[in-house]
Order: sequence, then structure tokens, then C-alpha cells
Amino acid sequence: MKSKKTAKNNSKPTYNFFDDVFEVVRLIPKGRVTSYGAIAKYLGTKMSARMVGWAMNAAHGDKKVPAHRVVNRNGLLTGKHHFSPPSAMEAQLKKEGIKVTKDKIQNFSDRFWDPYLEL
DNA sequence: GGTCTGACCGGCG
DNA sequence: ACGCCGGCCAGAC
Repeated sequence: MKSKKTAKNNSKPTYNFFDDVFEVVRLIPKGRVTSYGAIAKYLGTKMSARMVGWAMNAAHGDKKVPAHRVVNRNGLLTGKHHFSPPSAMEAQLKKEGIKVTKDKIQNFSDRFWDPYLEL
């Protein structure tokens, strides 16, 4: 939605990817997680999963973007190290009802929320 | 203005 | 089964 960009090209034209990532992550249901590759695939660039993580880097400061709900393909909290306290990520996930052990999401397959399938 | 890195993924050896 | 390499996009030095 939105994606207005005000047709202002001299502001930030290359935020297409980031904006999409933020939106998708923001739409992640509570108690549900997704992977970088899933988002990338939803955007049409499954290869650029790295970029998704990079987008999170800019989003981690935005509380509207639950980066803690985004994990890698292994269901491992790879980005937990980037949080204020790293434990905040799994703590948040646990608060959402997701079991996290050793930085690994339990029942990941069941908790997995694929935007490509949902959206 | 060119080069490297970065919270990944998938394929190949 | 494990390890390494290439690929995509964008930002920082």
C-alpha cells in the first residue's frame, strides 16, 4: 500500500526495496516469524536475501518494524546480535508466544509466515 | 568515483 | 555430510 513517494525523485528514489521490506515485516502477524529469503522472494528478488537483512539494519531503529520476527532460513536468530541487548530479540519472541531455544525458533516450520503465500 | 562489506540463500566440490 | 563460492542491492569508506 502507500508507496506514494510523492513522485519526488530527489529525496530517496532507491527506497523501493527497503520500503517493501518494512511493510512486509510490519504485516507479520504476532506470534509468527518469517525468513529473509521469504521476503526477498515475495519482492521478486529471492537472490537478494542479503539486501533484506540490510534493510532491517535501517529498520532496527524503527519499532514499527518487528525485526525480531525476522530470522534466517534456519529459523536461527541471526540478527539477535544487532539488537540493543541481543537477548531482547528472543525475549520478544517468547513474549509473542514463540519458543526460542539457543537462539533457535522452535516449531519454526509451524511459526513460519510466508508473505508470498499469505499475500 | 571505485571498492568492500553486509542480519542471506542456494548450488557445487 | 561439511565447506566454499558466487550472486543480488545498497550504503559506507
